[in-house]
This record gives sequence, structure tokens and C-alpha cells, in this order.
Amino acid sequence: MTQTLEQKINKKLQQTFEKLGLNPQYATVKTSDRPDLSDFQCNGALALAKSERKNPREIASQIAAELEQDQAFSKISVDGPGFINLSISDNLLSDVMEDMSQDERLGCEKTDAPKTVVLDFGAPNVAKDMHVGHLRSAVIGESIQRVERFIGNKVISDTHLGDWGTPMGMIISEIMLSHPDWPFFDDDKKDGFPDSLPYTVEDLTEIYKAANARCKEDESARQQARIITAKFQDGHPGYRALWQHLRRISVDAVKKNFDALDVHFDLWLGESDAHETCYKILDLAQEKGVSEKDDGALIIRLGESNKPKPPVILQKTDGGFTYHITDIATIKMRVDDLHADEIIYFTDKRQALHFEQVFEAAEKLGLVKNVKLQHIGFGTVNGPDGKPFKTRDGGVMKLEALIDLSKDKVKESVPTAEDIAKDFTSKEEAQHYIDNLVDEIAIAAIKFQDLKNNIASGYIFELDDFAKFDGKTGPYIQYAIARINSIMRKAATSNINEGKIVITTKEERDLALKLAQLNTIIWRTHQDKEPSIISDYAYTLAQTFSTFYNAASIMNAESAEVASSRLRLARLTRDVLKLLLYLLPREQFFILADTVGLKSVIQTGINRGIKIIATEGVGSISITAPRVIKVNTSTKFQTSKRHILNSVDQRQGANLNLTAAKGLNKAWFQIKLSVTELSFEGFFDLDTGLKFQITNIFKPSRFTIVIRKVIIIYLSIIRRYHRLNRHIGQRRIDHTGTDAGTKLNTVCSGRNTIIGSDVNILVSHEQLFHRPQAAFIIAVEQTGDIAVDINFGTDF
RNA sequence: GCGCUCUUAGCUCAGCAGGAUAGAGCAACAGCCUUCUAAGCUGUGGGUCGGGCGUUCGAAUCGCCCAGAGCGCGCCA
Repeated sequence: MTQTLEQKINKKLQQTFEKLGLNPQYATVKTSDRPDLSDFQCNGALALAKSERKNPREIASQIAAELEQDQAFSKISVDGPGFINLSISDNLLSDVMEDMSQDERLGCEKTDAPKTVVLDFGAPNVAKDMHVGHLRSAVIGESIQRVERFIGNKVISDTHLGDWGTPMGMIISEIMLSHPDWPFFDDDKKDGFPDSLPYTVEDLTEIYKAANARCKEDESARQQARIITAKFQDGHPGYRALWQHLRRISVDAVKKNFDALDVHFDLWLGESDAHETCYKILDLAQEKGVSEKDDGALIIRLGESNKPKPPVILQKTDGGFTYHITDIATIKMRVDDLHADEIIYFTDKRQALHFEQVFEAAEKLGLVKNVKLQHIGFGTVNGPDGKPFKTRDGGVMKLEALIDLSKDKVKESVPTAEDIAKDFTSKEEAQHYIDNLVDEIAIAAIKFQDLKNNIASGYIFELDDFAKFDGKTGPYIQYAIARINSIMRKAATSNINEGKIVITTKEERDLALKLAQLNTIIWRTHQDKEPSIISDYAYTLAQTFSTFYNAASIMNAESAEVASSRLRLARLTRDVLKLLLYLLPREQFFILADTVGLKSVIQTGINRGIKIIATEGVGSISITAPRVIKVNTSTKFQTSKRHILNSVDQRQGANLNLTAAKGLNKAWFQIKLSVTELSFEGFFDLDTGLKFQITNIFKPSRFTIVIRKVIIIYLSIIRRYHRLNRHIGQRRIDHTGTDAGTKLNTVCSGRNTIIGSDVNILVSHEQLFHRPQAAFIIAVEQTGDIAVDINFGTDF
């Protein structure tokens, strides 16, 4: 078993503490809050100062002096009120990295006392649509399931179906109304019931809705449902047979849903399975003398007498069982049959009181002697108004509706099947590809939203933001993996091999230190049952890697040793990131990671907005136009001295008109084009690529037009072309319309300045992917009105 | 009425077994493509951590009070 860095340091510290006769309880380090001062810090001296009645700095100095002898530390200092700042030597760090990179478990500890952990999450109801709450429960539960398994616990996950209550009676009653002749409803029939039902899960939800509506307005229907519920729970053969079908149809559908989310259960038990045990609970309550009759119901009183809690109701006045007793019975079963050491529930935090009651009652019944019960409550998924996400008409947001909503959002930024048809053998195939893509992006994005925030706090579902690929998102993490994969591919072809890790730069050091935190992170996630710890770490690790990646080349390092070392570090980073994504669980993104070429272009061309920034004069106030302008349309702008006056939403053709107001001496338009976005607006011709054209600048003799960066774009494209070995985009630059009176505006002179009024560039789609942003700066000096038309399209 | 949770940058959120200069992402602004995927990197601006009192050498973090928001409270699950 390899030791993690933190463990190694703690061990050294403990020895020192013991040697000095100090309580080793405080001999722990944590990652430094001040990375400028040290790698790790120990606050033990501050804590000890109180009990030892000594000056904390004195204790700290004593410890520091002792540690000085150890070669493992490169720097030890006592700062502030008594922090011990420790920096470790590069040798130790590289040793730890070596261990980690050769360990299958990436240096992560496995528990030496495996426990049986029962996880209760998902909790769908038969014949009811799943809603966003189920989604959170499932995603969070699945993540914890994977973490627990990874650290070596035995996990039994149970979805705990809602398959037993009054809703069942309501549905049976509703079906009875429309098919009274069905054999299920023959009270005397004992067996030989039909072995299938002509219903789909959609039918069932419709039936439930109808039943619900009926019961809401009609007391006799309600009464009828209650009677049927009682008979059904009591074992009425026909109702039971019908119910079996209902349950199966629902479970099949729910399984499909969960599979799509990559959520899996060991057991599909439900409330029904606890029914028999409920009677045992009643006996047990009697035996322990903790229950009493109150208002006709059998209850257990909870809380202190001066501070009572709402009681648990074991049995209703009509003799029916409540979900209190069902949950208590389920605990008993999990303890007796599954030998659970821990039972963890993942539900909406609004159920916190319910579980408090159930746990306390279970305690009183003597069921929790050898088991730890825990309820992890999560916050609600909220809409833009900060309140629980509802459908437009105020109903509960269904899971499928949410996914559809997300898909629609994703579709906005993904090309249509027609756009990519040429890359596939048939249109159907293209459509299929796009549909899958939209599915995956949408679901992955939803899951990411669920896991990136602290689970207890709920979050606002930002439909506009969630499909973005920038910043703290899943794709960011994945992108780091993609880059590493790319490096490794290249390394393999250029015969560069991994080698011993040596620390030569700050960036390497930072990355290594970050990697060394893995074990702590996973164990903290286990302890807190908080997947966002992993998600957060994955993000910062990817960030640290990006900095490392940008700071120095891996393939072209100063020496072969450094290259080999960096390669190993990169590979280790990738392995860690993959593990983290697995634990989150977000494998979907891997589809993105290793793809190159057109499919990548499509997959990644999401939300690349077109920015239009018009700047007035030099050093003046910047004016920002509406952020995203779709260029299948024309948007008209007028600039004044301070701001754009109008953004007229008259869009036609592929023109973008910029108009400066009268009386301006100088006007600048800086137009940033996001090329991939264009490509998805129908101007993406797979054969000819995309053309930009800047044309029709009025009164060319009267002002200067400088366009720069165009050539830079072009050059970059050439480079990409050679590397990708794909067909080159053509390029044509015309200088028509330039006249002798044109003068160069030095302010924006670049090395590739073109003076002209017409520029055509043709770019191919592969290149667009790699060069998604192009910028033109058009500087205009004039006295009258200016208008610049920019055409985007393939047909000029 | 009783109870639970929350309030940190313009927005969405981290940080909370007390610790040294409160962090990210988005948005804004300025740079960076002849170099391993620019979905990126570097930098700038932006906060009296809802308010008050207390405990402490030291409080976003612990306690009390107040304000605001949300949620839950015996026969629905």
C-alpha cells in the first residue's frame, strides 16, 4: 500500500509531537491556505497552546526545529500567531508522484474495515412521472454509490419504489371504471389472470392523472379508492395481479430512464416489500411499550416532553399503514436481511423531518443498535425566479420535460442533419447522429448542473448558461483530457516515452501537489457524502493542468528527461480526471474527448456567440451590442458618441450593417466573429467552406479602412491545414475599391494590414473548429455617415 | 403558533470540526495563435461575507437577538 503525501507528512509530524511530549492528535497538516508561503500548514501549535498554556509560537518553533532535520522538507517556517509552514522537497514530491502513477488505485486508500452500506435513492413512484427531484436523488446517489464502492465498502443500492399507497388503489379503481368486466375485478377469482396488460407507461400516467382529478373533486371516488387500497393491501388476488402488471410496466420505464442517466440499482424493492414486516413493527412497538393510541391512530410520541416533535403514525384510524411505518419496517429488513452497517437516504431536504421522525422511532424500537442512519437532503432545482422549477402552467417539472427543454436548448446550437448530411452515407444516419449528440450533451449538462453545486443548497437551473462550454463546466475538464490524449498519441508516434517524474518548474510542482490531494478529496467526499467536492477538485485540477500545459511544452521540452517526466505527469493527470469523472458520474463526456475532425466541430460548436463591439474613437468608451447576433439575419446598429442607439431586429439575408451616426470624426467597429456559430446558421458548405466578405463600404475615397488580423487568421488556417492534412480552404483577397486617397490608420496597423474595401476569405470547416474566433477591426475616419456591410455566406 | 434551512462580487455558487491577504465560474475590460486541440492561457476591475451584540489572542465560520427569503409540521406518499 502506497502512502499518500499527506499521510507521510502526518506520520513525520506525529513522531515529532510524540518526541516532544505533545498530543499527537493535533499533528496533522492540510494544504496550505497560503501557497505563496508553503505547500502545507500545521495549525496544531495554536490548538495546543490552550491546553499546554504555552505561547503558540514557542511550541511551533520547537516543532519546527525538530522537523528541520528531515530531508523531506525544503522549507519550514513559523509564521503569524504560530502556523507551521512546511514545504516539501522536490525529491519527496516526485517520489510520491512515481508511486501514484504506478498504482492502479492512483494512490487512493481502500478501507481496511469494509462496511455494508445500503443506499436508498431514486425512489420513483409507480404510474407517476419522474420529476426533477428524482433526477437529483438518482444522480447524487449514483455518485456516492461509486465513491463508496471505490473506497472498498460493500454497497447495496435500493431504489425503494413507491408502489403501495393510496395511489395504487386510485389507479385500480380508475381502471375498474373503464373495464369493469376484467377478470381482475372478480372478487371470487383466485388465479388465472391475464398475463399482460394493454397499457404503456404513458397510459398509466394518464390513468393516474384522471384518477387523481376524480378523487380531488369527488368524495365517493376517494372513498372507493381507499376501500380498494385496503382490499388490495390485504391481498385481494385480482387487485394484486393487476398491480403486478402496473408495477412491472412502470419499473421497465423507470429503468430505461435511469439507464439513460447511467444510474444503476442492485435492488428494486419497494414499499410493498415491507408490508409484511410492518406487522412485526407493530408487535415490536407493543412489546417495547413505545406506542399508544391517539385519536384512533397508533402513534409513537417523539421528542422531549417539554419539546415534543410531531409523532410517528404507525397505523391510521382505518388500520392502514403509513409511510412512516413502511420506512421503519424497511430499516428492519435492511438490518436483518442485508446486514446493513449504514443506511443512507437521498431525498429532497423537505423530507428532513420525516426521516428525523423515522430514525428516532427506529431508535426507540431498538432497531438501530448496529446501524448508522443518515439522511442526505438536497435542495430543490429552481427556476430562474429562484423558486422550485415549474412548468409554464405551474405544474411540477417532469424529468422528461426538463430533458426536452435542455435538448431544445442544445439543438439551437447544433447543426441540423441537413448541415452535416454530406459527412454521412444517409440523411437518416446524420439525423441519428445529431439526435444522439443532442441527447448526450443535454443529459450530461443536466447531470453536471446537479453535481457541481453543494447538494444541500439547491440551485437555479440556468437554461441559458447550462449548455455553455466555457469555464467551470464538464467540457472544460474533458477538454483537458482530450489534450492529454492528443499529446499521448503524438508521443507514441514520435517515440517519446514516459519516464521518471522530475520537478523542474513551478507549474510541474503545482500540478504534482494538486494530484497528491486525490486521496484526501475522495475520502472527504465519502465522509461528507458530497459529490461537489470531487467536481470542484476535478475542475481545479484541470485548471492547474491547463496552466502547466500552457507554460511549457511537453513534447518539445528542454531535454528528453523532462519530456518523459512531463508526459508521465500528464498521463497521471488524465487517469485521475477519468477516475473523477467516473465517480461523478459523467462518462458521457468521453465521447467528446477523443473525437477529431468534423464530428468534433459539430459537437463543439455550441454557444459560440457573435460579439459585436463597436468602439468610438481611440481610448473611448466601449459600446457593446447585444451579445449574440445570429448571422443568418441582418442586424442594424447605429453608434452615437456613447452607445449604440438601436439594435433593429430586422434580419434578412446574411448581412450585418453597422452604421455610425452623423457627426462622428472617428468611429471604430471591432467585429468579433465566432465562426463556428456561423457554420450552424446554414452557411456551412462542406465543400467550399465558409466565406466572409466585407463589402460595400460607402464612400471609400473619403475614409480609411484598415482591416487587420485577416491574414493572421489565414496563416493560422494554413497551419492547421498542414497539421490536419485535410483539404485546404481557399482564400482570396481582393483590393478592389481602394483608391489613392486611402491612408493607413496607424492606430490599428498590424503586421498584416490590408487596405481595401473588399476582402474575401474562404475557410473550410475543419479549420473553423480550430479557429472559432476571428476578429476584424475596421477603423474608419470620416466626416459623414458610414455604413459597413459585412456579408456572410457561401454564394459570392 | 412551533420547528428546520438559507442570506458571501452585477449573476450563479465555493469557503464554515474558528486562523494569516474571503475564492471560482459567468458577465465586463486588456493581452496571448508560425509552438502539444484558443472548448484554452495571462492579467485588470468588482466584496465593510444580510444587520447587531457576544465568546476568543483571532469570527464568513461558534452563540444570542433582529430583518429578509424558502421549507416542513399525526392519519397523502
